[in-house]
Amino acid sequence: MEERQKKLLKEIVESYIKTVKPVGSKSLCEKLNCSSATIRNEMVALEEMGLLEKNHISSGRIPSEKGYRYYVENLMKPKELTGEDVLKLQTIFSNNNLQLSDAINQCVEIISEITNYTSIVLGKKSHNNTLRQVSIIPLSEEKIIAVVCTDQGVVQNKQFIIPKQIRIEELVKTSEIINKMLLGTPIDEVSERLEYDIKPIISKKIEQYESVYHIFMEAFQNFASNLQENIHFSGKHKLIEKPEYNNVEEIRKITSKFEDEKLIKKIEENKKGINIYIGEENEFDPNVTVIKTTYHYHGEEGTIAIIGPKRMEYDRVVGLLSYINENLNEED
Amino acid sequence: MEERQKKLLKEIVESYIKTVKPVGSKSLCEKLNCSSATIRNEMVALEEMGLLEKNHISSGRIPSEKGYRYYVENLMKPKELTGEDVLKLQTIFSNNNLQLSDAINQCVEIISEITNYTSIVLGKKSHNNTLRQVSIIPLSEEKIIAVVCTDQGVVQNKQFIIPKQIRIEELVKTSEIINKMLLGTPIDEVSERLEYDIKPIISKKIEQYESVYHIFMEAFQNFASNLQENIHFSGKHKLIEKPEYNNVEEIRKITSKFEDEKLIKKIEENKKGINIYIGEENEFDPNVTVIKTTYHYHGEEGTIAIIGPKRMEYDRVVGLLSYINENLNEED
DNA sequence: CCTAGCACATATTTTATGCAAGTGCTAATA
DNA sequence: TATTAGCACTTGCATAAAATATGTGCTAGG
Repeated sequence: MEERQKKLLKEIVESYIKTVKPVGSKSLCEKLNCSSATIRNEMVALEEMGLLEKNHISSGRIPSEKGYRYYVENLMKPKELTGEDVLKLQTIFSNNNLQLSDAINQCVEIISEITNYTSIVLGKKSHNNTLRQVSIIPLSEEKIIAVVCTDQGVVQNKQFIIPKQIRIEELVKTSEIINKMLLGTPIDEVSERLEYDIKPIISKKIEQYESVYHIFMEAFQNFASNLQENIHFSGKHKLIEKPEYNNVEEIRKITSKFEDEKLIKKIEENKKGINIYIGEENEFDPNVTVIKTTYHYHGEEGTIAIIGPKRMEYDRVVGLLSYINENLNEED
Repeated sequence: MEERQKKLLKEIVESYIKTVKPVGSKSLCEKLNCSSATIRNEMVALEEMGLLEKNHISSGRIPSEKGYRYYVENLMKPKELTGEDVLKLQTIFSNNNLQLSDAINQCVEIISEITNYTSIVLGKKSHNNTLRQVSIIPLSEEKIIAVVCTDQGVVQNKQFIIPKQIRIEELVKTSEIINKMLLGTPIDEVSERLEYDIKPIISKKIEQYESVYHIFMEAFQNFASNLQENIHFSGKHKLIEKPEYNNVEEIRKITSKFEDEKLIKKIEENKKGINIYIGEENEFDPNVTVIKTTYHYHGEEGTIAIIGPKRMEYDRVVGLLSYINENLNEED
């Protein structure tokens, strides 16, 4: 592709990102230093390559998805964060009083605020967690609570109504055995070891061992199933306030997608680095662009995603997410 | 107000609720058993009382807010739940495996599903909770986690980086003292008793008692401040899918109100029973009706609110919320 | 290879027109 | 006196027609 064509594409993409209006040949004469007719000829070339599109036969050009992709990969230069924005983010990262998940949630609030796009965290406790301790706390004659804590400080609890034949001391005793034997076991292997290592032991020492076993089993399975839970949104309205959402149907469609938890969960990313999915490339909605990055930090991991129109300000968002990506990943 | 006028108002309100179309005199002839002219005369009377309104000089009538209020207070009869709906709700209430807050969240999902309106829970742990146990779990040399559990089974935790001069045994010892002395203390009095009862004791037994005291203080205060947190939405899109939201501006306005946490928190209710706020009567948005009820159950309390257009199906919603209100309130 | 100029295409906005729904008022009726 | 029939009038809505603006494609000449 010729230099002038690259420059032309860049100008068109950036103009469209700013104004949301199809770009006419005349408006680019000055920038490209040639007449509108020349630009029109080049536009035809770019259109034949599939990088530009027209709304109708005599309108200005808008970038195609392929055009955006070319722009993102070859023409765009990520923008550095402003000092002010860095400051805002640092305030959060360095606040030790926040639980990590709160910190990340707040982080997304800020992302949404400074980019003016919708952002999402899909967080889960990391599979790297290992068992630190399980405790049984009796609440009444027949009610107990089981609290599971991992080495990374993730705590979860579950209540149980216990059958009359189980004595609470048996539960406590079992919890002590588990704590001794399974300390440091990766949290997603605990269920298995419960069955193969613990069950045989308690079967000798405890009368109602089957029921007791089931309670702990359930407690740990509950823990595992809660791993995936946390979804946090920020700035849902930012997207639908973009001028491309100027009709009711479109807004309703996207709003109800935001409500669809299954769909949101699909946003989860597993590739490292900054990943850009333009229009049809993403599973969420063909009219938006989703830019994602992952984090691994203090025993939690997850995806941070920014959702905006296809004419997203790629340079700013990539700059911002790169910064976050660097700050929220620790080496294994 | 005359009988016929009451009947007329009732018919108009119910027709408008169903069809969202201004109600003309002709369409009511059969129901009221008289001519359209008579109805028009009565309509003028109702309009003069402020119960009806017109969109423009020659349109049909729609109920005013005052009209809805009169309807709600005098003309409406709450609808019984269908057996199917009762079943759905009972399944949740009687599922002992669910944490209460999950149960209530699920309950709202169902409310939203069967009413087709947006619903919200504003939940908090009840102030009635008393301290059951606080435990210190060491995670590493310098990191511990404090887990607080109440008699109602509410569990919360907070991580601390501890200063080098504090020994973990001191923390554990203090936690034992607290557990012995403050067992059964109402959770919102714990901080106070920590200062007046516990501090003097540990000051004699423990070297770094000031720092130790502060850690527990923070843990309990963190607990207290988390009391108000839980907000759960369901069916946000249901409201904006109603035909009255047929323009982009209106939808954007309401969507961004849903994002405004401060505003949402104002929805919290403190009156008992079922409370209806029509249009200007509610603080959330003058174009909607909010119907609320409160719950007090198993150590948690909060507000359940249903948000719909002013032409809400009052009879169904009131019926549903009454049922929920009866099932989710235990006497003190 | 670039550019000026012109015919043509489409969207957008404005204006005109006819139809449907429903009211208010008056005069007649039971 | 309460009810009704009839009619003039108002407004909203849908559709069509006209005017305007923007921008293209193509041809011919520099």
